[in-house]
Parts: sequence; structure tokens; C-alpha cells
Amino acid sequence: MTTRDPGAAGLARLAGLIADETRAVCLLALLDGRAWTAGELARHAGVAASTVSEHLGKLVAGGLLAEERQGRHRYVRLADARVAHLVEDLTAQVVPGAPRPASLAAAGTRSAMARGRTCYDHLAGRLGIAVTDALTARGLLRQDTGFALTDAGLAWFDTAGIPLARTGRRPLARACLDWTERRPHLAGVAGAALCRHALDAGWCVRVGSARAVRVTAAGRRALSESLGVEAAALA
Amino acid sequence: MTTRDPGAAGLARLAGLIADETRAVCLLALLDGRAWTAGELARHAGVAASTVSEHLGKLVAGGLLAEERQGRHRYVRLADARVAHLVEDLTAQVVPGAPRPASLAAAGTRSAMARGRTCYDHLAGRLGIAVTDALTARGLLRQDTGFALTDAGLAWFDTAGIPLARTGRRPLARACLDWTERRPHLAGVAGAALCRHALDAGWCVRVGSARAVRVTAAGRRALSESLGVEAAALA
DNA sequence: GGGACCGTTCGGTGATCGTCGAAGAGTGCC
DNA sequence: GGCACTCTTCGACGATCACCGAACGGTCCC
Repeated sequence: MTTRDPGAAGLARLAGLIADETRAVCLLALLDGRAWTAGELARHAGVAASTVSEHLGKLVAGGLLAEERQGRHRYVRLADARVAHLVEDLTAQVVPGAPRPASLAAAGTRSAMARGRTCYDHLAGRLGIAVTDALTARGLLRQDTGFALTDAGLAWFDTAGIPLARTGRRPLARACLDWTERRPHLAGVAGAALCRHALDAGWCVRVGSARAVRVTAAGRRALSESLGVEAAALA
Repeated sequence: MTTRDPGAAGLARLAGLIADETRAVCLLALLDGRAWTAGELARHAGVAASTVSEHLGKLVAGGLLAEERQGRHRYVRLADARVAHLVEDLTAQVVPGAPRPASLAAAGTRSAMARGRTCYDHLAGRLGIAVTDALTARGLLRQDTGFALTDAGLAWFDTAGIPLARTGRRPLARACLDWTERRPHLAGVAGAALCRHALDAGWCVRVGSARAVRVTAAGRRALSESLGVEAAALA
């Protein structure tokens, strides 16, 4: 051994946290941005409570999860947007893999997920792509030379009454590669603000306990009027 | 188990490829963007040739590495820029970890790496940050609303004689988080083109066999004249 | 053709790690 | 106080996996 990169051990340790299927199931479930209890995750993953307890301990110790104890419950959520970004990136890299034979039920969920879903705290799926494309077509978002809001875009968020809180180092706009559509959609502070506004204003609602969301009739109207999103893009 | 995300197995498998320290050493070494032989990687990692051979087989099968056989040599390199991006992102996430007691030699390498180095195919370290900051200060790169070249930026690359080949889906400009400086630097097509130009024009030269680069006297002049990069930022 | 070099395959070994059930600690409710 | 519920700790089991050395097949060079 000559000059092993000192970061190798840490890199392997971090990847090792994600390298277990049960832990991966937990991370993907937590990608909805909400806090889950240990028991919920255990049932969701189909393992014993003791097993998930140990997994959560490792994920928290590794900095991927943040925990909050309330009474006899232990709530965990992704530590921050960077961790969510990491998991999304890894997932996007996986997709080109073998097309697995999905069951009917899984296909149904999969189709709903493809239509519209959340990526941690922003919109994804066909819905996310449609919104991102509409922003770009109207000159509010620039994708040709990178990925950034234009001055017109800043003004649009302002007049729409969607505040963009510039907090910490999180970028205002960031491209997040969609693993169903294989195209980038809007993430970052602006993506999160837009998603929260869409949920608050009733443009879309969560479906079941998964990350899937459905666009309401009111949302269809609002998206058409304010951004020119065609109904066909949301079918 | 209710509805395990179907991508969990793939996610765990992908992370598992990086979760071994020896494989992590190989991936970090390959982050210089060049092709290494199996023997070089074995010596670099300090393991038997047979061991590294098995590791490379897994990494190639997993799509992280591309291989090229020439005579009795097996050359491997990172499969594409996306894989490099992934490894860099994971590494950046690791840094806040415990400050390990580096040996004197390691500290020397570390310091050289911090000054200037390559991230796969673009500039990083203090050099990368200095160039990115200079581009931003001159209005050629916009970081406040995302990360994208401006029209003036496109013109600068054109007049500087640095061609920007828009190939495939790779973004023209992308932010890459630096793990020594904790700040974003320019990656993507523009970052790669600028780095290649800097090496071709003799602005900087590679140091040893690692990823470290050193700015030449001519490079100092050129960077100062064309971008207003101060010499102090390259010290 | 002989010899040096590079890489791969294979069997064996040792360690790590995910899993479970049982037992126990802490919390909330009646 | 007593019961139900949530989560954690512990010991044990089983499987996976990285590692090595030895043997072997290819390739290049003298």
C-alpha cells in the first residue's frame, strides 16, 4: 500500500449503511420527508421490531437519520435535504438495471408513483417534470446552461405568494434526476416551497401512506392558469 | 411487509459495491479520470492481485467501471461522469466525520490535494474554488439562483477558444461540492472543458500519480489576466 | 522457444453482520 | 396499581464475504 486515500474508510462506512436491503427500505420510505416511528418501519419492512431498532441506531449514529423521542415512540426522519439528495441520486443510478417482473399491485403503485409523487420535499414524477418544463417554457427557469431560476422566475415566486427562504447553504434551485422519467425536475429551496404551496393550496393531495400524490381538479385549473401546464401532461 | 419499495434491493446492491474499503480505495484512485491497470490498483490498495481482480469484476458487473483489455493488461476507469459524481457526493458527505490523525506524509499529500486537484475531469480544491469564484464575480456564472452559466459566460468560453460540446444529457454547468473547501465548484461540461484547457495550455500540471495539480507561473499569469484570479487565492 | 510478466480461477479460512426470540425498561391509559 | 404498548438489549444462529496462496492460461520480449 502506498498512499491509500484517507477518505476510503469513511466512504466505505457510509455506503455500508445503505448497503443493507432492510435499511434501504427504511431510507426509501423516509424519502417522503415525514417522520416514521420505529414500529411503522418494522411493519413496512417486514422484519422484527428488534431488527429495525438496531438498524435505526446505526443510521442515526451514521448521521443519515435524525431522531426525536416522544413518550414511548421513537420518531426518525432523514437528517437533512442532503441525505435525501444522496438517496435519490443512488436510486436514479439503479434504474437502468434489469426490469423486474412487478406484481399487479406493485404495478398499480408504480404507475401512481410515476404520475406524481414527492421526492423528500419537492414534486417528482410526471407531475414534477410537467411543472419544471412549464417553468422553463415560460422563461422562469433556465436549464440550457445549468439549472437556475431567472430574474423573471424570482418575480413569479414573489407574485404567487410563495416565499423563498434562503437558509444556510442549500441552493435555491437544483436539478434532481427523476428515476421514472429519466429527466431532471426542480429541487432545492424553490422546489420545496413550490411543493408545500401545492399541498397547502389543495393543488394536490397525498395518496395512501406512500409518496404518491394526486392532482385535484382545482390544482389542474391553478397549474394551467399560473404556469400553462396542460392537462394532458398530468394524465 | 406491506409495500416494500421495489428499488430497495437495487439500492442496497449498488451501495454494497462501494461499501468495501478496498473497493472504495479503487474508486477514489480512479477519480482522477484516468485508466488504471489491475496491478496498479492492487499495489495502491495493498492487497493481493487476486483480491483486486475479484473486486474489479464486481465493479464492472455493477456498471460502476468500464474495462478495456490491451494485451496482458486490464485497464479500468470509471464508467462515466455520473459515477464520478456519485462517488464525489458520497465523499463530500463523509468529511464532517472525526478528524483522523494524519501522518506527516499524509498531511503533505493532503495539503497538496487541498491546494489544487482534479475531480474526475474538472478542477477542485482551492484552485477550483478560486476559478469558480472568479467566474461568478465577473458575471459569467450565476450561483445565487441555482448554478448556471450566463450569456456572458457562454461568450467568454467562446472567445477563450474553449469549445463546449453539448453531448448527451450531461449538464453544461453543475455544482460539485468540494470536500476540502466545503463549497461548490464548477463541474459538468464547462468544468471538464476548462480543466482540459488548463492542462493543455500548461496553466497547471499534474503532481505525482495522485489527483493533485500545481499551478505554473504561466498559469498564474493567464488566470489573472483572463479571469482576474488573484495569486493569493492559489497560494 | 524460453522466460518474465499480468491477470484469473479456485479452495479454504476467518471475521463480520443481519436476523430472530426472549427478557426487560420505560411510557401511557384505565 | 395494573395492563397494554413501544422500544431496546442480549445471546445465538446462519449466511455472506473479503482475503490469501497456489496453480493456470495469455501475452510480450529477448
